[in-house]
Amino acid sequence: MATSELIPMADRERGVCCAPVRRLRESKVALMSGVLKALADPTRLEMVTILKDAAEPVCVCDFVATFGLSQPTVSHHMARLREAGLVESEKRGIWAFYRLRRDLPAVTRRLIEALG
Amino acid sequence: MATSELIPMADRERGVCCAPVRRLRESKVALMSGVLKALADPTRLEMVTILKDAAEPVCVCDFVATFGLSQPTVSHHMARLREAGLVESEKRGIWAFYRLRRDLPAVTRRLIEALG
DNA sequence: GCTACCCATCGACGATTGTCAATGTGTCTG
DNA sequence: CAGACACATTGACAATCGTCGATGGGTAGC
Repeated sequence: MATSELIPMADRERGVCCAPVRRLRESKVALMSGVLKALADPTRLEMVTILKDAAEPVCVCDFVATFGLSQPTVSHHMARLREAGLVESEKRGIWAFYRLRRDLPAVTRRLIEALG
Repeated sequence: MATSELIPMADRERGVCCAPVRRLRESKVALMSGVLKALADPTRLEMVTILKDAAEPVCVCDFVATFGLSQPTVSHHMARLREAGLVESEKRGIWAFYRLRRDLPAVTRRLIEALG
C-alpha cells in the first residue's frame, strides 16, 4: 500500500516536488543498515550462512582453513559480526567458537533467513 | 541441517582444523553481496523501502526533497541501485522516475521483502 | 620452566565509499 | 532563439573498509 501521496505524473509542474513519506523510524534504519553492512562483505556473508546451518558453534581456526585468509583477518570479520549483534563467541580452552545469537531481533532473523 | 562435519568440540586436537563446507556458489555470493552492499547505506535502504511501497514510480526530484541531499548525491545513489540490478528508470519529459525492477531474482525479492 | 598453538589487537597500506561543487546534456517554455 | 529546469557525469575530498604482518596474552603439553 502506498502512503506517499504522489501527484499523478501528468499533473507535475516544474519546480514542484512532492516528497514521499518516510515510514521507517530512524533507529530502525540504523539497526538494519548496520546489519546489512555486516552482511555485505562476501566473506562475512558466507560465514553467516555457515553459522546459520551449523549444528554446533564453529571454531575460528576452521574459518581460517576454509577461507584461506589470515587469522587476524578472520578475527576482524568475527569482531564486525559481533559488533553488528549477529554472533556471540564462546571460549573453550585454546579455541574460540562462534554461533549466531539466539536472541536476534525479528527483522534481523528474517533477513538472515532470506539469504538462502 | 548441518552439512559441516564438525569434530565434536571435546575431540579437537591442536593443529587440526576441519573446514566447514561452503555451500553457496561463488556467483550467488557475488550477486547477494552486491545487493547487500547496495542496501547497506541508510539512504539507499530507505529509498528502496519507499519504492517497495510506492504505487507509482518515484521522481528523482522527490527524493532530493525528501532526504535533503544534493541532486548529484541522489543521482549517485540511484545509479548504484541500478548497477546492483534493483531498480529501473523511466524518463518522462524533464523528470526521471525510478521503480523497483519487476524481474528481480527470487533471492533478491525475498531480501527486500524481509526489510519490513 | 619452555615451547607450541590459538586468538585478539594494533599499525599500516591500498581500495572503496558518501558527499558535494562544477560541468555537461537534454527538455520544456516563452 | 534564450533562459530555466531536471538529471547524469566528473573530479575532489575525508572517511571507512578489507587485508596483512607484527605483537601480546592465554592455554595446553613437554
